[in-house]
Parts: sequence; structure tokens; C-alpha cells
Amino acid sequence: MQLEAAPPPNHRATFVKVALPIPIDTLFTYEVPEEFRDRVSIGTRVEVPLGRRIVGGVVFELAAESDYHPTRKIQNTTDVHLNPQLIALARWIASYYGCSRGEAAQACLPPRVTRARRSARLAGKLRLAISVKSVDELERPFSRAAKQLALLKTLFHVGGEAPMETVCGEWGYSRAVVKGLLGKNAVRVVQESRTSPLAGIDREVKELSGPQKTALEALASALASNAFSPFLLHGVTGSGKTEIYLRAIRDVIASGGGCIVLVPEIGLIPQATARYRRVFGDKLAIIHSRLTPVQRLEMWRKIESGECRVVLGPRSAVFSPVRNLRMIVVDEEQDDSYKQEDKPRYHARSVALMRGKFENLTVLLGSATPSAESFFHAGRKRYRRLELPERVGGGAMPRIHLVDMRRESTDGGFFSKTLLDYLEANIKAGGQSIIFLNKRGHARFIQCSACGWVAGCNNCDISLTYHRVGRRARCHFCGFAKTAPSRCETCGSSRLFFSGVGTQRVELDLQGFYPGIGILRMDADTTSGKRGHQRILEEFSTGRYPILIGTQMVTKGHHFPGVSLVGVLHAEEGLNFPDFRSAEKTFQILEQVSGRSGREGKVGEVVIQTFMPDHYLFSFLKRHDYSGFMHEELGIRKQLNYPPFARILLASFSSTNKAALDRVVAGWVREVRRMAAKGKAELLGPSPPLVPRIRNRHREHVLIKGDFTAADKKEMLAVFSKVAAAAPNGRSVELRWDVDPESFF
DNA sequence: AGCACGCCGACT
DNA sequence: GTCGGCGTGCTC
Repeated sequence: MQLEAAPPPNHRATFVKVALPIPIDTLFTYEVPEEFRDRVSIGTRVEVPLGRRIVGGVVFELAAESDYHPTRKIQNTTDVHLNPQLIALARWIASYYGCSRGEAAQACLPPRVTRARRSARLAGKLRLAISVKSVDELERPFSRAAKQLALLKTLFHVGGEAPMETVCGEWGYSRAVVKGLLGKNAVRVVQESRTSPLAGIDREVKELSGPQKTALEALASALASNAFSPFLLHGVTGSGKTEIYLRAIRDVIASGGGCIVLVPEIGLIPQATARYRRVFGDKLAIIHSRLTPVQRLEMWRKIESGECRVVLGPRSAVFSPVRNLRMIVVDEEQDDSYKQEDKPRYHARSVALMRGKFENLTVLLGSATPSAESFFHAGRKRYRRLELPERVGGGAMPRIHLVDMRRESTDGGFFSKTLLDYLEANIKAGGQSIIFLNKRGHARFIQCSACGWVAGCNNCDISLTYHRVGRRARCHFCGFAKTAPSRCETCGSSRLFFSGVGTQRVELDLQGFYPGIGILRMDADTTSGKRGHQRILEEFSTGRYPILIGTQMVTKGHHFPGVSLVGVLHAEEGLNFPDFRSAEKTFQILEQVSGRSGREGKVGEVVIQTFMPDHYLFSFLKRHDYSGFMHEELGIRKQLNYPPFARILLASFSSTNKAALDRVVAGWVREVRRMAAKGKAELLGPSPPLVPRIRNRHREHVLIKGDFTAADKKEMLAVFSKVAAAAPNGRSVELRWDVDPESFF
């Protein structure tokens, strides 16, 4: 008979095994000097010597003896630590995404700040001291102080006051801006809070719709069960998803729990989160990309201590050490900004679900246009489906008109007769219109009209982008730049033209049709500066401009009550992209941009121009038939064995040495194919990607489809190390390992 | 990943 | 002669 083993003491160990932020998964053993023993346990972030530098690592194991000699000593300890649940999550990330435990642990923690400069504490709250009915009244008196105006508007949006810390930290305003406003008596500093937290919600919506009530009841019972409960909340634009989130979170907080809300990466944090701030006040922590490392650490401490119970932020917020975490919300769950493109290449939606499993949480995925993956799982009852099929206030969905541009193109121009007719009618009626160019980037390249030559980069296989400023031609990958050529470098012709998205040409055309009309254009030339996008969106929302022209940037953030027409140019763009998700993504973006038309009682019009009107997505889009489209799309996915029916993995190899690259890739593929023959995986490639050379590094892609385990992935990575070590110059070959890739670039 | 060591070519 | 390129090996 065995004695019952006492749990190993989680303190006072002589040695610790530490996971380091290097691409090696072995734990390194360090000695803990006597003075640190009380402060080191599993999960503690410690500073340790590695070679001749000091790095931050996380203690994963304790040991009485060292298995490595000579053992070096821990340099220092920190008060940052990973709790046991997050250690488990880091382990899962490491094995699933194929990185070291140290790299995964690092992604779960706030940045390591070396110089812990304590910033002077900003006390009190900043309160609006002038009374205005709408932000428009502020425009004129503050027209010469853009920053002050922006701060006033933000204050107005959040209900009139905000803590000084929020103003200078989260929103990034300098003290000079605050001082300026204090000098003009436009704001005051007050000590106490006027709005009590958790109060604002009932004032905003009188009554919930039937489907909203049903959804909330389902969430409430899931939360009460304390079991892992994944949901897909499918609600059309304007159907009140945020109201559901807010109420569910409020109930969690009321019963002593905490929540995480993930949002896609957007630059409009203050406005987009104003409702959360009004409801949750100081209990809310907002994380965003403009926080400095010190601010991030402070935020982490507030969450860890329980001072903040609700965390709102982009993908990294999924790792927040929230006290008594009960629920994770993933808003706009289809958004591809949830995929981290640097190591570890995790998907925040997957991490949220896995964390939910480990910690028995309710995980609420919300979207107007759910991903095929989530839609599928909801259909298979792996997630519970909640639907909000109607807009709040009963607004009808916009009417969609499809225009076949093969017939209706007006002598090579951008506009069909149909779109021009609708546009003219809308202008006459005083409505606003959005002209959406369905193009990804805003690159303009330089081409010879005599021979077709395109100005390209010396180091990358890509065309150079033309920048009007200084007439430069620049490479987006490596930064290579030169003066834009005035003659073709192949045939010497001077007949060069600048091609690309053409928002400027669209604007020119429209000015021709409607001389003197107010047009806003949103592209690389007009959105320079940090707040460029926001500025243009705000100007458009004043209603003074009848037309806004833009690319995909116009689909995010802000909604415009005055818009009753959306025109889409080149709707088929992207459908021919080498990405199995291209139809899904195109459908989602067209549905989203359509949703911008007509709100608050008015039926909006949407004119979609395309050269591929026969593509299946358009017949479903016309009827706003999301389910119909998804069933068709999932049928195709099944046939081709793509997600969600199979897992995929993109192995992207690169090297400056083409011969070494080819040797290593060929060797790796040969061995992995042999492994795959035993299992169910299928290898596609190797094949050169869309851009076969970047920064003078040649590239090769291999796509792996099938059903593979963490062990299979580990073996494939091991094969790479082996092959690369054996081949001449093999070490020059780099492998970028992307599990569940979102981008195939 | 980062850093040192060491072996080869092309310069003051 | 050495400066510095990158290929290789190692880090508790």
C-alpha cells in the first residue's frame, strides 16, 4: 500500500525549471538564492542569466536538485506571475501552435519593463463644464484646436466625464491639451463620481425584443451551470448584440464574477467603448495598441488585483488574469485580426474557446456575419445558436440591386447607369451615399503603356508603390525606395501611367457628373496621421458631405444615420484570390457594407456592380440569405476537404540561398509525405507563394490538410530541424509554422 | 532568438 | 596584414 502523496510544496525550492522566450522547448534549471525562496513558485516570472544577457522566464517546475551543471543563479524575481489556469493555456498553445512553452508564456503576460518609472499619479476626474446638446456645437469655437475638440467630443460621448488616468493614458491626450481646456473653463477637475456604475444600461433601451430576451435567458442558465458553454450569437447589423453583451456581463459582475470582451483591432477605441465605460465605470479595463508597456503592466495589475472585473481589448486581452472569470465574449468573431501573425501564431477565438474549456466558462461568439467554422459548429450543436434576426426598431434590411457590368459598363467608366440614377435621386432627396471600392490595399503601381513593364523592387518580387509625396516609388516589404522612373526601364518609352485602386479617378468622374458636390475620399493620401481615418469618418457623420468614397476602411467603426445609398464597385474583387475563404470573406464584407445603408426607419438602397454576377454568392446576398450562402459554401468546403472539415497548416520556408531552400524543402516534403501516408494528412506543394521573394529571401509554401495531432505536428517540426541541420547551408532556411492560417500570403 | 566564435574574401 | 561577411553551435 502506498502512502497518500502530499502535494509538492509550491514554494521554498532550491532549484527551478524555467521556460524561456527562445524557440527551444526545454526548461532551463536555475538555482534560487536563499533570499528569493519565499517569492518563487510555479508561475513566477523570474529574471535569469542566459549566455551573456538577462531574460525573463516563467517557472514551470520546482526541483530539489539540479540536473545540469554548472547551474547558474536566478538574477531577480518579479511580482508578475501566471496563474495555474494560464499555465495550462500556455502549455496548450505551445503544443497546438508549435512554439516553445516559454514563447507561449510570454504571450500570456504583460511586457517586461526594465525601468519601472513611476508616473505621477493623475488624480480626479475630468468633467465637461460647458453644456451642449450635440458635438456639432463644439466645432466652431474649437476649430483651431483639433486635439482639444477631439477630447471634448470623446468626453461628450462617454457621458460627460472620465478619470484623468483614462484621458491621459487610455486615450493618449497630453497634459497640455487638458491644461488648454482647463484654461478655457471648458472642463473641470472633480473628485467624486457623478454617474454610478451599472446604472446607465436601463436608460438606453426600454424593452428587449423577444429574441433578445430568449438569448439572455439562455446565457443566464449557462452561466448558472458553471459548465463550459459555447454560444454563437448571430445577429444582423443593428439588432442589438451589444445590449446582450452588456446585460450578460452586468449580471456576471453582480454575482461577483469577471468577464473578458474581445474586439477586433480598430483605431476607434474611445467611441466604440463608450457604452461599456458608462455601464462599468472604474471596473472596466480597456487594452489597446496605443498603450505603452508601463501602462499595459499597470492595467495587468489592476485586473490581477480584482480592481477591474471587465476587460475589453484586442486578441491579447484573452490572456487577462481576471478574478473569478466567468465569461469571454468574442465580438465580430469572424474578424481575421484575431489571428496573430507573429509567433506564437494563435487565433484568439480558438484560445478563448480552449480557455473556456479549461475554466468552465461561457464563451459567447457574436457576429452579424459568422465565420464558416462557427456557423458549422453551431449547426452541429457544438455551440448553441442564438439568433437576432431583426433590427431594433423593426428597420427593414436594405434593398440590393445587382448590376451586370458586362452589359452596363458606360464606356469603361466606373459607374453603371443604374448606380448613377440612384445616386442622383439620393442627392436630390438630401441623403448621403457611400461609394465603396472593393479593393484590399490602396497601392498604385507604375506601368508602361507601350510594353506593359511594371516598376518592381530589387529585393522582392513585387511592384513598387507610387507615392505622390516626393514622387517616390517604394517597396512595402523591405522599404527600398527610389525616385519614380520617368521612362520605361525595358523599352525606354515615356508613356508611363499610374494604376491601382483609383479612388481619385472615381472622385474625378463624380465631380464631372455633379460639379461642385461635396465629396470625401478615404485613401492613403487623405488618411495620413494617427487620427486620419477617424477625422474623415467624423466629418462624414456631420452630414455635410453627400458622398464618401473609400476602400475597405469604411466598413469598420462608426455608423452613419444619414446614409441611404451604398454603391459597390468591383464587387468580385478578391474572388479570384488564392484563398479558400475568398467567397466567404467577400460575402461578409459586402453584407457589412450593405448594412451601412438605411437605418432608423428608412429602407436603404444598395447597388452592387460586378463583372461576375453569376457567382453563387450574389444570389444569396441579394436576399440577405446568410444561411443559404453558408450551406452552399460548406458544401464546397466539404468537397475540397477544407476547414471546418479538415485542419490546415501552412509551412512557409524561406532562405537567401535558393539551392539550400530547394534541398531542405524537398527533403522535408519527402519525409513528411512518408509520415502522412500512414495517417490522414495530405500535402499540397511545395509551390512558390504569391510573392516568391521578399527582402532577397526566396520562399516556398507547403499546405498540409487533414486531421493531425499535436504529436504529428511536433514530429513534422523535428523532421525540419533534422533536415535543415544535415543539408549544406541548411541553417539558412527558416520555417514559419502557421497552424490554422487565415492568410496565405 | 541572440550572441560569440571562426573561417574566408577585399580593403585601409 | 585586419575588418567583417555569414555559417555554426550554444545557451541552465
